[in-house]
Amino acid sequence: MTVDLELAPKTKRPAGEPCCEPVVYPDIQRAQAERMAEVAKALGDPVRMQLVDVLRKHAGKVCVCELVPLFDLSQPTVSHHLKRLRDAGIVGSERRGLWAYYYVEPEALEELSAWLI
Amino acid sequence: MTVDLELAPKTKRPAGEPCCEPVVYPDIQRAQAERMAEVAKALGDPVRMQLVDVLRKHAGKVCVCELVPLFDLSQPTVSHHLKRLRDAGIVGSERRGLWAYYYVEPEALEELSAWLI
DNA sequence: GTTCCAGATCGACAGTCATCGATCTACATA
DNA sequence: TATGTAGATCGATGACTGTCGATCTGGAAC
Repeated sequence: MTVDLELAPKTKRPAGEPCCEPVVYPDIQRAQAERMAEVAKALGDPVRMQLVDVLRKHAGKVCVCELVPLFDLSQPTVSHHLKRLRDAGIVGSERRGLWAYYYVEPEALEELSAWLI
Repeated sequence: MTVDLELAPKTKRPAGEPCCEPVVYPDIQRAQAERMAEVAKALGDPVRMQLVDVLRKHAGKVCVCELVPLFDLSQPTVSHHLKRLRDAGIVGSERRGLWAYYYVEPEALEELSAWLI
């Protein structure tokens, strides 16, 4: 439903009558918006956005020991951000011996990107 | 620079030598990632994501009095979210008499969407 | 076994944010 | 003028989050 400015709320209106037609917003769209907000929230930190960017620009999987020196942050902090990205389904991880490798799971980013268009 | 897992850190390495080649990450990309994080952060709330969704689905501009009843939230809270979206450049607003109309500024969303692909 | 190391988790702290009621600001009408 | 109304702003509060040092986990090498 589009809003016609010519039918915009009148200054004087009968008591009890709403000033405008209520906007309809189906639950299905609401649920989808909430999922997209979850992904956006995970991306809504400069460090995490840079982590995703670095991981994207690498074809394969990147060792955590390469990621930590990129930031002026402690290792637990970087680990915390990686966990948040993983919880949102944006990245995946794989352990090999002592090392952990992270990689982008493209689906979540593609979903959000498509949603924004 | 891609990471070659065959060249991944060796378990035994000379003391003082880093475990892997440092990843290069130019400042320009860092700055862009920070801007994208700003937009994503503004979208990283279910209420704000739904507000953007509703505004997008309306061709014209939507009166605030239509937006407030969509949520189980007070009018100041909805106003607060609209302000956050405006500060991030995602929506614009226009006053007409007593009423305020909001609309999507597509550039920020398009920029983020393009970045994610 | 012991020792060492990469990375994850824990606990605490400070800063930010979502939310609200109350108030303020414009504007319209009488 | 005074009154009423839509929306923005203020102040307070509780919840969440980014950050750190300290600790834990589990492989690897000895």
